[in-house]
Amino acid sequence: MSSSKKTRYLILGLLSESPLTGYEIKKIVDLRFAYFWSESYGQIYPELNKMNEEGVIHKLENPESTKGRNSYKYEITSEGLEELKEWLECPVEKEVIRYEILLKLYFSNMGSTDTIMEQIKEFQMTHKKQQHLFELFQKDLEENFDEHDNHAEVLMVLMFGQKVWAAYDEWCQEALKLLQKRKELTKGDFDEERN
Amino acid sequence: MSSSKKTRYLILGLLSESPLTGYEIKKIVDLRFAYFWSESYGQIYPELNKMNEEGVIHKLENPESTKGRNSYKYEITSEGLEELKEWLECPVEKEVIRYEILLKLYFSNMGSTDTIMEQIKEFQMTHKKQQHLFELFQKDLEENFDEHDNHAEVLMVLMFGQKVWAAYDEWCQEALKLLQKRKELTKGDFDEERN
DNA sequence: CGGCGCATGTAACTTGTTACATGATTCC
DNA sequence: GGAATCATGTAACAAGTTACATGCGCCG
Repeated sequence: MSSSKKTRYLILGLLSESPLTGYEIKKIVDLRFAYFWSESYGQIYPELNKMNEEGVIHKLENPESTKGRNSYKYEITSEGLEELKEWLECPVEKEVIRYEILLKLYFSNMGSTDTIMEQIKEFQMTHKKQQHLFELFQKDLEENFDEHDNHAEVLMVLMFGQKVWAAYDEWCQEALKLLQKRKELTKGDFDEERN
Repeated sequence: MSSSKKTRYLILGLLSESPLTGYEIKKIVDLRFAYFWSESYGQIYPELNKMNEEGVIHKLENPESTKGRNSYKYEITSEGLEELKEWLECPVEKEVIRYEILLKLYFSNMGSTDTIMEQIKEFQMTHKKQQHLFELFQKDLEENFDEHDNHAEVLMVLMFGQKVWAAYDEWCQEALKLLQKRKELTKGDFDEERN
């Protein structure tokens, strides 16, 4: 009976730093949290309204909204801060991960070796791009030391990504090596069969 | 417009090896796939019936069902095999992982250092248990070489878990070291304030 | 004047979890 | 007799995605 509500706590966490619009929340998640989090507008906006009604955040007319259509800033209330702190004390829920690449690899003897190799290469490239972003972000953080009060935490979160993504890359290399070897062996078998 | 249907492909994949009951499918996922996959009965049973109606699998009275209540074996059809092969050819969908531990760490300056350290230790222990299982499973595989025809694939999937879980462990160690350091510094600050 | 960025929001849908109901057999 | 294991299934709910509707201002 652990009440998940992850979107809610993400919002509370971000608003504990500064008031934001729904749009800004989405942007922050996409730019800075992308490798370990995701949210869609379909979750954010209804949750913001719900939270406003419940009094954990306050909806305010956005004074900066000169351009574009009307917009709203959300501000955390003391009730909201309380709820955030309670959540921080709760045990972490086990993450559920479903790696489609592993499922495909597991059953890849039903398909072609070339296909699964291409898919692993694609996986490797996608994650390599992210690794590059990690480096840029880390440099930026190190150069602008002290800019965030949660600087140390941000660096630790980044370090997680760097280590795990490096493990992904290593695995891709080794798996591709093994598959290449098998491919060559299989080719040999065919040659034998032909003779 | 990529049609996910991951449960469906998991079922097709498993049934491509041998006919199984819904209960057996769940057990295999829990025992052998647990670190990279999960399914619940609420997904498995309705999907099995749907797939049977669509003709990609066949529902059969289980001849082994001497004990317990009546049970059914499901067998893949040629249409099902075709669908499995089509899926194997499709590009892999990007996995979305939400690491609650990272979200909590990110906002942990709102809570206590001790709490987040405990949570990281818990994360570390949980994953260490899994690492132990990886080792046992690998030994078993190496001793019973050739028992599965997809032996090589299973080993590669296992290797993924080993590498990624090792990265988790390394990260936990380093993060705990950094947090410990910060804790000692903060304690120093308090001491100064007190004077 | 058309596209892009800012900005909010909903409806329909898919996906996944949880709790519950049912029921037979085996083992203590 | 009661717990554990085998075994199937559903209903209610929670979570999450996608596509769409709306609309202003700016820039070229």
